[in-house]
Amino acid sequence: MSTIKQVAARAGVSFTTVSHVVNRTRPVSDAARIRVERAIAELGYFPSAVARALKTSQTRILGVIVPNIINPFFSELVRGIEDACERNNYSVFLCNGDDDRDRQGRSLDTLLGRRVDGVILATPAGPATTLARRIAATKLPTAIVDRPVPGARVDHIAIDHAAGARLAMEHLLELGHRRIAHISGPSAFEVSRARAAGWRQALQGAGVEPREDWLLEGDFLAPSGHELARKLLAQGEITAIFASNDMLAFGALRAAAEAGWVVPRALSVVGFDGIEIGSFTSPALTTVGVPIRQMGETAAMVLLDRLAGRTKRPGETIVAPRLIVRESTGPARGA
Amino acid sequence: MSTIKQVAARAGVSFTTVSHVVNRTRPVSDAARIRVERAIAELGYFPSAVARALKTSQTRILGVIVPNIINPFFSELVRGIEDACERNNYSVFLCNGDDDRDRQGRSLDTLLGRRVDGVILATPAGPATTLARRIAATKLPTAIVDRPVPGARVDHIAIDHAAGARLAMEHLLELGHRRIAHISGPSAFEVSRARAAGWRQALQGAGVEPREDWLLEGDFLAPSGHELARKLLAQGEITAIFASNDMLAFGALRAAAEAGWVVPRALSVVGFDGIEIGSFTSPALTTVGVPIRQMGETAAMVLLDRLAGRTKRPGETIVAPRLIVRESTGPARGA
DNA sequence: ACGATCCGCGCAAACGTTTGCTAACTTGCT
DNA sequence: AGCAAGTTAGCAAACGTTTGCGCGGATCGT
Repeated sequence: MSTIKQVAARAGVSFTTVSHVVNRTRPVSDAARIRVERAIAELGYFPSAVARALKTSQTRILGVIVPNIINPFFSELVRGIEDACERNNYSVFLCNGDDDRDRQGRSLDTLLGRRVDGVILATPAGPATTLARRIAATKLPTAIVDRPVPGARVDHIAIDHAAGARLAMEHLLELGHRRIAHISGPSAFEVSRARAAGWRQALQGAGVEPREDWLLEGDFLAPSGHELARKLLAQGEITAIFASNDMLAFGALRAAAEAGWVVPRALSVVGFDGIEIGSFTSPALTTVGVPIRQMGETAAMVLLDRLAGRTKRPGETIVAPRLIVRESTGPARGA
Repeated sequence: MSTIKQVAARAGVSFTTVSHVVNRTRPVSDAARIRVERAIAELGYFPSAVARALKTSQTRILGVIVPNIINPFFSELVRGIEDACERNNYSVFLCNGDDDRDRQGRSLDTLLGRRVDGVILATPAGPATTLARRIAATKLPTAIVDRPVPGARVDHIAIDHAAGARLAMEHLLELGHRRIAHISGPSAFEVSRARAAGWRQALQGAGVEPREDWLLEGDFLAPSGHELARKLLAQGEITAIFASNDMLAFGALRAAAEAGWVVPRALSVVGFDGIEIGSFTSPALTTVGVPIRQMGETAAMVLLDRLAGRTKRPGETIVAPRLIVRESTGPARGA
């Protein structure tokens, strides 16, 4: 890679001038500018972001820690973040926390060492609290996606889980369902607890006492939805399942198909998240849609605003989910 | 962030010594080392990867350009890359090329400016050739995933598309299918052409003349699979669809369900890629499975080996796909 | 014609590291 | 006792930028 000095030598000017040409940071005569530009083109010069970062002590990099990029929820989120960064000449450092406390810690170490300008934390796991605390200690500007961190002075982009769960449950109740099971995510995650609480409250609001064997705890992945739904179906009583995310719902749909329960005639299923593929399964999945990509963009923008000094105090952005009725829900059997 | 000098001051040694303690690059007395380590802990010091990169002119960063991280194929690939990098203390710069020529170019500019040590190019688009040429011009170590770049002196990790297509077609032929349609990806992509060629050859090998209205060109996304399959089904003749990837296949499955064609009784569908979700749809998708994540790891390892000087000449790694028979295929109707 | 003003540009320090060179002190040998 | 060898650790240059400071020459007003 060529350097600014090589460009300067070739253009017959000082490297100061080259710098100013590149950054348009003070007027340069046309003659000089043209020579410099030609030299840059001939050498294929790109300013070193490394040297620049060292000098200006900002890297224009945002670090992103997600549990697992394979999960469509997080890949959509990352996409949103990436888009917003791209538009603002920022780059993204991606770290997979891997649902693993140690690895998340190491990711943070890396990001700290890389001197990223800010971090977006999207790990819903318990350990994130530790992470958040560490980040707070370093005063690194941070945005947290979808997990409350009590007392932390960071920006927070949250989903209104309670409202989402209510949407799903009201839909089911209106269709006449009463014996509604819930497959939750790990109860260690606040998300899971909030959605489960929504399930419980809605049931009680309808005068139905939620039975504890209607609540099964999964891990947000399709296989666990599959296995848990099988158990639920074996009981034989329930008419609907509210799954804590779409992957669990897919697993449940699969279990229903295997057990010969026709959806939605014999069983209704509602998911949560609204990942794209849900509209292409058969039956298409009724779900509580969250504008995931947009959340990613928002998280990035909020952080970028803070970095640019456009905001002072940490804020909370709450995004409201909306019900997407497709084909996996219908009137309760016998209703 | 604290610097090496602050640590040195606190420990009462020169910053040279701190550097040597951190890097274990020359012996340091126990007394000094302990003081330095304590100072590091107290200050929460992390060496600046930025300064380090400037000095040593290697960043320990790999740039990755993918068209779209939302596509499960690429998110699995990225996951593999990320894992391999993590194990080798490398970081990953993620760029979404967005199926957009300009943006891919800009991504490369960014990566060049960031002085990444190497690039993994996974954009299957035509423009990649241009990219690859530019990269070749800069002598930046590069690994290309799944697209042939004739004449480029870069590492290449390829899928044996022809073999994969053959697997799918043989399966269908054995089940008695003869009127087999193909939904391809954009013909601008080599991948698409290779898979389509496999379809054509297999058909001819079985003594069936492939009709051109059995071949429809999609864009690797579910909506286009959906629409194209609808047209195919309207013709009414075909008994099976070989889709060029799983997303197209999902779209096709969806179209079949909407048109009342029961899969696999009335129609068989085979996908390509073997993304995880395919085993949770109903019917579960028969597909040609590719070890995507492993390909990502391989791509990263090959590149890392080159960077470490462990390999000299660019190599080609070919990964063989295998057939995963699930539920979306069955005997041809009337067979 | 002469000082004031302005324009264009170069010099050099600094950012936080790594690393070759060298100095001081200790130890061991004769 | 004196010197060689070994051990420990500091000095300073360099990596490729940005940026404050200042200097020379052209332009302008009177």
